[in-house]
Amino acid sequence: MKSQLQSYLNRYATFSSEEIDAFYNYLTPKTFQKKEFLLKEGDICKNKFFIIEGLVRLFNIDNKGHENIIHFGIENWWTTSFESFITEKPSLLYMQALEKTTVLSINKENLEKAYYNIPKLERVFRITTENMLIAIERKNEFYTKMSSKERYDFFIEKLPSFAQRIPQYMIASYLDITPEYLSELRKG
Amino acid sequence: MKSQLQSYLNRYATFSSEEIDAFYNYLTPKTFQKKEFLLKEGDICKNKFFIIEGLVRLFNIDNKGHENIIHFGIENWWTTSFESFITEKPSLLYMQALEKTTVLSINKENLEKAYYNIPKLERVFRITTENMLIAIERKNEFYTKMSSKERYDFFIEKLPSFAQRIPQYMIASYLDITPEYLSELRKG
DNA sequence: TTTAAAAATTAAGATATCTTAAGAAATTGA
DNA sequence: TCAATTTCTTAAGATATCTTAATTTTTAAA
Repeated sequence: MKSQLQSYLNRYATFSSEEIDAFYNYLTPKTFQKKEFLLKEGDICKNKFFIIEGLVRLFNIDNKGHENIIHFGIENWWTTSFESFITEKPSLLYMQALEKTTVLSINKENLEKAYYNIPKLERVFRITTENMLIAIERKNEFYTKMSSKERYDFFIEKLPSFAQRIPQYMIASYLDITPEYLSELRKG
Repeated sequence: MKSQLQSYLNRYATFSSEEIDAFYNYLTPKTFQKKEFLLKEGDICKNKFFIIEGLVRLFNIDNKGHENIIHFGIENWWTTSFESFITEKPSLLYMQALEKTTVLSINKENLEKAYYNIPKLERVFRITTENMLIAIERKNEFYTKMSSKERYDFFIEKLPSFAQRIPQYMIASYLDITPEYLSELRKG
């Protein structure tokens, strides 16, 4: 796990093995079984999770009781409920493992300590946050520009291996389509 | 302008006046007239803009020729086409001043120099990027949860002063509603 | 003050997508 | 291997939102 983290961090800046060790010590490994929740609505999201292996989904439940998937997190991504983590207010979101998932988690206090002791980490998280923002903007853009059918085709074409790991009704949710309508779209 | 920047930066970390000066020297003030473009589709977005005064919109034009406003930028916000700025590829977006707008702009090279010489800036931009991400996530959330009518009412209620600075058809675009339908919604 | 341009409204017809409800298929666990 | 659960499909009727096109109102420019 440490080596996976190391090669991840070295994408963004050069870290000595002492620095890696120091950061690693702030992290706690944890494994979640399939369907287990990393976070539930109402909880304050105290951690950022670095996914070593597995797959999670971040979603909310609207007033009609429907789940809306906001994004998926996979290997080598940091994931959290940003708003809750930063503001320390109850999360509106759920985070759930869709496969058995191993993460390295860090809480806010430790993260602040890590920033303080290893300032280069600010850079890493500045860049990963930017990347996340780009990903979200791309998603938004293809949402506004495409019909349901086009979104689905695009998703399947661009992320075939990813699509295979996720049940169709969750893809529908992610693409903001009802599962019934998606089924119809697939037919003809 | 420098003092405005200074008080902005000091929200996120403590900067000496030498550091402020050093950063300020990397920045170029510029004023755009109403309707002038800060960025056009196809251009590579070479700058981040810190808005001193004024109002801009970031938008794309879809294949039907419709403008889709992604967000507005106002005083004390950094704005850019993230994807283009970071990847150095042609922008899919336009950025246009809706009022006479004064900005401090910084290009990528200078920003990297600034990060290098004043590492605390990594923190500032890490945090501002996080804030931006939260803002986008909130917008997305209220999009998936609300009807057109609800989105409009919410917008007007939460940002009345902001709404007054923007023509209605642009609010419609931002909320992903046609101007005609918004007009209908307002009626009854 | 008048004219031109920009923005907002109206209304009728079209359509993409949802809702509901039921049944079929596939996957998982015992 | 069988039962239980989860996922996917079908279809009919409902509706939110869009399209088009014309008209009115407001704002800006000369």
